[in-house]
Amino acid sequence: MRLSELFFTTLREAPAELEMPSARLLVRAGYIRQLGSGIFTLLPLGFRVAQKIEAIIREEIDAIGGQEMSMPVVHPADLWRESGRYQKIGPEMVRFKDRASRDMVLAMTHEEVVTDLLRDIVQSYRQLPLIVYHFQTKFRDEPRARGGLIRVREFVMKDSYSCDLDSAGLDRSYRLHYDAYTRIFERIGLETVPVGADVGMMGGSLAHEFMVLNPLGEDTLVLCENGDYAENQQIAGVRKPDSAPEDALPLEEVDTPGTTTIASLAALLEVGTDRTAKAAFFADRSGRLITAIVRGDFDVNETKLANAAGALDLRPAQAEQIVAAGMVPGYGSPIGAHDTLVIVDDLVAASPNLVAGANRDNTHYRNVNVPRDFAPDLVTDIVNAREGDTCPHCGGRLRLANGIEVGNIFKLGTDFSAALGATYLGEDGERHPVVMGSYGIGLGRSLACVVEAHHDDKGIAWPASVAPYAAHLVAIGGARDASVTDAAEGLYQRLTDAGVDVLYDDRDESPGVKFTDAELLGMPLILTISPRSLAAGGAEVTVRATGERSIRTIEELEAELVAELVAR
RNA sequence: CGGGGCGUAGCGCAGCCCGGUAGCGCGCCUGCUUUGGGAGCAGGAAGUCGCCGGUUCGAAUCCGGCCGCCCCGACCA
Repeated sequence: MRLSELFFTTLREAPAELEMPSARLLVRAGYIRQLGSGIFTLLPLGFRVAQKIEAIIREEIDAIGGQEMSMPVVHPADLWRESGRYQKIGPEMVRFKDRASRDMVLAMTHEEVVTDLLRDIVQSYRQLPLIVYHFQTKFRDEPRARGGLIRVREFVMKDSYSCDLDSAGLDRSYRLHYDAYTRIFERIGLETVPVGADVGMMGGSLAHEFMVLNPLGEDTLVLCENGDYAENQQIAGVRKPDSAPEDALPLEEVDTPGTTTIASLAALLEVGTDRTAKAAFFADRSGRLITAIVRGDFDVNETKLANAAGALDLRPAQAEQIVAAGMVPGYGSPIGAHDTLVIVDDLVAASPNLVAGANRDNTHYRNVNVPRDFAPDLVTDIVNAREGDTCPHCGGRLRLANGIEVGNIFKLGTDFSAALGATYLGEDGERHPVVMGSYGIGLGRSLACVVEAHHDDKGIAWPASVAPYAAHLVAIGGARDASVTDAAEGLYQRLTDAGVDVLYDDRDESPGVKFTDAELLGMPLILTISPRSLAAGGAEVTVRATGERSIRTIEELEAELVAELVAR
């Protein structure tokens, strides 16, 4: 491709509203353009990268037996009513009516459609197992798009679905995807950490997320220094510290003016935050008040709390509701409370003589003991693992890191097949629900993560596997020296004819512009042909990622690039 | 949805406080010169100042409403 003909432009300065390095570079280099909040166009360069990533994913999913197909983006709402998600999912699903007033939705994911196909097509155990997949647009009306391509509302996902006879089959399909994902991300140049994860709206029993470590990532990961433990903080286990045994002392009221935070309370009473109990108040969608009690040195984990409460989602409770339940925000505890579900962290239950709210302004109790002073509805782990906590596996130190989720794998089980009636007739003559798994990779997000991982202050430095072109050919001084143009045109022609993708900067621009753009665009190799390089014997080859330069004859260069193409 | 910020030419910005002919840099077009690190000179094109309404002789500027975008939080497969 000749740069003079490519539909693109580079920008000296990125649009002010973009902060994420990948978004700034992709816009500046002419790979993407933003149309609206969380809605992007892939320009020809960006589209080529997406296609390269897609091709790698396709190879790997085909290799584990996946059959590619294509499912629609617009679905009848009734299908989603059957699975229950029409009611369960909030406003992030776009709903509308067609001209006949039928309720429709935009696809956020495709479990329902796959399951609908299964109940239509699969009758016998002989038709299983199978893996189907597609690359398709999803629309999720995120409350807040952010980070360029990292969190968008419209995006293409590779989603595959495994359909098995039983859970042993699902285990195999899950493992196949786990290994395929590991290869895929390695091939596209992403270092990922698979972490155990919450199953969220997918339901099912087991899930992993493939995370790219990135300080701007939206997820918090809990990692063991010994490398034997990696989980999303949403579900990460916590080995609780032991508390020294003490006899329960009598409840004692204490004046604590102006101490609505644990920090100020502990400072006033001159005790550690680990001697306090913290109350946090949430409401679920049905309006039920949930009071969470954790030790003052820990934070509430809302995912664990929601799972413990059996709640679909949690929101901070309104002060009026807390007061109506007999508690005082800032000085709250379940002592004397009513009309609330009380969920207590197991560490609180094991810690004697804590300071807790007295449900009166400026007043706390000392020596609160569970269950002597209030009766929990449930005692379980509802706190976040912290930096430096003890690994539940090996006793090593845990560290926290931010990550971006580029892929996920879920064991769905039979939730969808049972709800929609996707069953097969087994060898035993009985009907059984198909056992399903669901596996996603976000294309655009992966693309952005590659840029996050492969760039410098000059621009992008694509890994060869996903670069839109294998090389960027720059001709310098062609206007004065016809031999430069001849050599560059000749090399471009022969490489192109040989099937090597070359981006050829044939524009009438100054050397500075051409070099700067080449570095910004980020092809793995920059080939410079100029009077100087010709005098030195051919073309100058610069490895974009390392800056390493060397001179090759045109023939060597051709042979090398063609050989590399064949190798891939 | 709560908090904060921003909308003026393709991009980056000034002008707004204190109302009076819409500006700067880059980019773009034409010509000449230049050609190994974002060239020089000359000429030129391009803006409903986000939208609607109000105040005023007069609004980019003041007032009200709305819309859009970004950041933090909430939320999130």
